[in-house]
Amino acid sequence: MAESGRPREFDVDEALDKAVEVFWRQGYEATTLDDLTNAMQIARTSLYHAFGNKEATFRRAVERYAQTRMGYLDEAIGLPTARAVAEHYLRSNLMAVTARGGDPTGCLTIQGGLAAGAADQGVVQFLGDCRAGAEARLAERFRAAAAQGDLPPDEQPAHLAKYLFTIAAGLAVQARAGASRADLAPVVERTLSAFPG
Amino acid sequence: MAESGRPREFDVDEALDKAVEVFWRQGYEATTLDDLTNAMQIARTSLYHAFGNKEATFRRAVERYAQTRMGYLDEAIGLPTARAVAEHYLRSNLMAVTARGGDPTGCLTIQGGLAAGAADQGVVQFLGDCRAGAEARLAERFRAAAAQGDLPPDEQPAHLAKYLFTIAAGLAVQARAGASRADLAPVVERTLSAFPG
DNA sequence: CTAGTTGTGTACTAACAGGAACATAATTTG
DNA sequence: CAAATTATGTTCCTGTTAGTACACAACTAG
Repeated sequence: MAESGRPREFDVDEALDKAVEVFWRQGYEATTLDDLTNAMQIARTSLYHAFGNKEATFRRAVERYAQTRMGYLDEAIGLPTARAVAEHYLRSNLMAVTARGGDPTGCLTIQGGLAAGAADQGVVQFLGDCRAGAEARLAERFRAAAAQGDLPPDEQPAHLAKYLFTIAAGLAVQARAGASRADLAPVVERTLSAFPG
Repeated sequence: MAESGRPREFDVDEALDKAVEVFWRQGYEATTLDDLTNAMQIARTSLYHAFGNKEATFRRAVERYAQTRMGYLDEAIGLPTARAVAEHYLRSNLMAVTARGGDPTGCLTIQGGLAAGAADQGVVQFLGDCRAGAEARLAERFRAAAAQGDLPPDEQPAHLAKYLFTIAAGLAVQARAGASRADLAPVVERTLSAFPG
């Protein structure tokens, strides 16, 4: 079933990749529609037509970010032991948040908007939900590990997930402020030293 | 030496406390001058006269925040052992960033501005410098501990400071998103379990 | 070809932002 | 009292913001 009407002249995913970069670097509120349309190389009308408005564009960008930049979470969850999950998750997170190529440092879901005015509380909430969802997936994985006897019986899966996620958030903040991979690697390793296994 | 001229009709510190609360809740960019003047109960002209402009007001507010809300860092540094420093710092940080009275959650120096547009990079840099300064004071304290034989010889003071500071930043992010003291206390204790002593 | 549908480009708008002008009020110093 | 100094209140200004109106272009279906 082919679509009728004039065909779109840009690639949605490519445009979203550009939007991701701008939002990642500047956060939601500081990013103007002109910033977006310049980076995405499309006209304002096209953006509104394709995505709806600024907030909807942001949500799509975050979705794209999760797909293209946080694959290591799925990789980690797929590993056979809780210990391997934790190691892969945290070490990959360190790689992802520290300087790599031309990408901004830090994490879009954190610096995108931790605080905002009344008008943009939806964005703050949305980002919080995104992070909570990822943490919940990690917790679920550790719950399965506990059920298999892959974790000491006195360890609570949710606590382990929150532990790793909290440190990951801290790494993102540090990386955003300029901390290097070498600065933060000892933090990762020390964190893992307190993880069972 | 008394001051000449019309006396100020508001208390600078009280006004700054109100500014702290607004900036803490909304971040730098999302806070408008009207938000500030409404909260501080002063006219726009008075704000400009007393503080200079929005950014200068923010810097004064952060200074005030450090004085009134981060006293636990000094307390921690004054304790006799590196271990006690770490415990007091991290446990107090947890209290400070989680819900207490009517205060916002999280940490002003983090959610105040992790990312911004080109015009406000100075604020992002300033907040990063504030955090780096606090981390450096912790590192200095651990350096003294190492010199006294209060830390294992293979431990690097700067690594320990970065470790604690990274987790503190993570706690602030989690608390901002709604995590409670009970949720995060196990993270604090696990973090401390990997700290020497 | 005609009608319907969808994408694009130009120009606009209404609201709001940070900041400044300027007159006025309240104090100290002489 | 007069002069100097500092604080306040009203008003305005200029740039910028997200979002929209409307004409036009490019495609499909009949």
